[in-house]
Amino acid sequence: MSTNLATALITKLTVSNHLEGEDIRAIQGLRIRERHLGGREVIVADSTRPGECCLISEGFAFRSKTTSDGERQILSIHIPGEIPDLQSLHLRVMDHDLVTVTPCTLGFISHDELWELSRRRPNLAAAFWRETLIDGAIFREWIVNVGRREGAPRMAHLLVELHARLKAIGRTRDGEFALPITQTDLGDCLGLSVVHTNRVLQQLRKEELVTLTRSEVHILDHRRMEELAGFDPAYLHLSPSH
Amino acid sequence: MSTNLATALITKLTVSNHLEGEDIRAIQGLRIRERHLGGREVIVADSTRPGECCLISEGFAFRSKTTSDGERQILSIHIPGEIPDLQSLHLRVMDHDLVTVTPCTLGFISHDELWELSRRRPNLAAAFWRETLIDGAIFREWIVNVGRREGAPRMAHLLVELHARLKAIGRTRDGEFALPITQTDLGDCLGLSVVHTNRVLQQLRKEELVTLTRSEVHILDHRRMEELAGFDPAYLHLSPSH
DNA sequence: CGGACTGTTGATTCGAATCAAAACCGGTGG
DNA sequence: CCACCGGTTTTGATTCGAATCAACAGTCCG
Repeated sequence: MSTNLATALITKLTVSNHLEGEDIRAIQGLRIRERHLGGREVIVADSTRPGECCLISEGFAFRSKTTSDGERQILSIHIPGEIPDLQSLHLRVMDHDLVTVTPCTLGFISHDELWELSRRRPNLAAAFWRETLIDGAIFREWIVNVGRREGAPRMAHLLVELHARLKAIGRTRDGEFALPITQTDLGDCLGLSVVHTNRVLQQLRKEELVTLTRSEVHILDHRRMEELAGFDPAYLHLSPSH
Repeated sequence: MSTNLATALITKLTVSNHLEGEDIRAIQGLRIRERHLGGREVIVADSTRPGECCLISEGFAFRSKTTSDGERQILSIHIPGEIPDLQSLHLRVMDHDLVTVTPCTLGFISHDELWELSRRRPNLAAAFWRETLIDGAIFREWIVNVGRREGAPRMAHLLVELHARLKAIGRTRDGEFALPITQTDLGDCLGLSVVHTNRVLQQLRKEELVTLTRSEVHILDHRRMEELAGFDPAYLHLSPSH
């Protein structure tokens, strides 16, 4: 019954990696424990030592940290097929939270099983490593986003990035994609207050760049959005040869 | 003649990884091409496809990105023993620049050689993977720093982090460490303007938290600095078992 | 000695946070 | 079916942190 789970992972890995038939079979043979969580539930908490990794099959999740004075910063948004806590395989203690945004279908795979898989299929070990490196590349771009872009370009960059990543796994239709996220969350991704987030969105709407509802994003003018954001997709490493 | 180079690497890896005797011998057997660069020289440029990785033996380097409208953001500061472009082993095209801060002694190791080493010593492959994951953990903390902390705490966090990392490789003496970096660079690490960077530093000096010259940092009151910064070293994963 | 960075200072502007309150929405239960 | 509730979005007024502009002083180096 873990076929959907395995399929999501294979789809995602194939975006940035060459998989062989044996690799795919090995993934399909994984023991994956399926679980369903509601929205805004903690999957893995900061400071804990998980013994398994979490594969997202359906829904969105994010990683976040809370500062000593209680402010939250979202570090990344994760989409189906990703394993947001793959780093726990090597870094035993969590240094952040992993939380669902929407209700999610998740698959849990034990560290032992993943170690065994990496040993048996070095090509998959490399693919997993590569995925964590792409993660890192996205973190770098987020540092730039938060450090050097102001409100509107910053928001535009986030939306264009999500579109590019969702498109790669076939979850967009002509500039539209599901994103059931609150403005508070968007603000926490961007290091902005809710109020300012709201004003930035109004600005983007007024300039007819996007429409955004509680559950859907529609990028109306891709060219102008990318220009506003200063977006260069190279950092997403969306092709296996790059 | 690459003994110093290999030693720097071994010292650094040992901070966060268990190395076996065979691992150490394998590293000592690496073919490392030594090179000396001056300050502010590009080691590896954005968009290129390097065929080797760069080990820092002496000096400091940083990774940076430049936005479409010419603003620079520094993404990480690298210290002796680190391989800042290890990701190029799996992500062929550079998505940022790697630049020296100070004059540096560097060791270049070909990708082929690193692949071969990883194949022969899986424990070293794991150690290298772990190093790139720690890199990622530091990026995450930098997102928080830039996104959610204001001037003074942000600067304090950077200085305390550098102290912790340098201490782990034995390059501090009682709160003091060499850091030959300009205020412009500090600002580019923190997403601040030079002018504001200067004012923040004055504030820290006035409160007798640090002294900072063109080449040296002295953390005067570690407790208050950490408190101001909201610093929790967990994300540095400085112990092999964590 | 001169020139080019680098650091410092003051005045002003601007983007974004904060505070406060309303409007909106989606669900829930009477 | 509607009143009510909590969370979310929106609006306006004000404050604040940080950028910008513009000089000037220091320092290093050839």
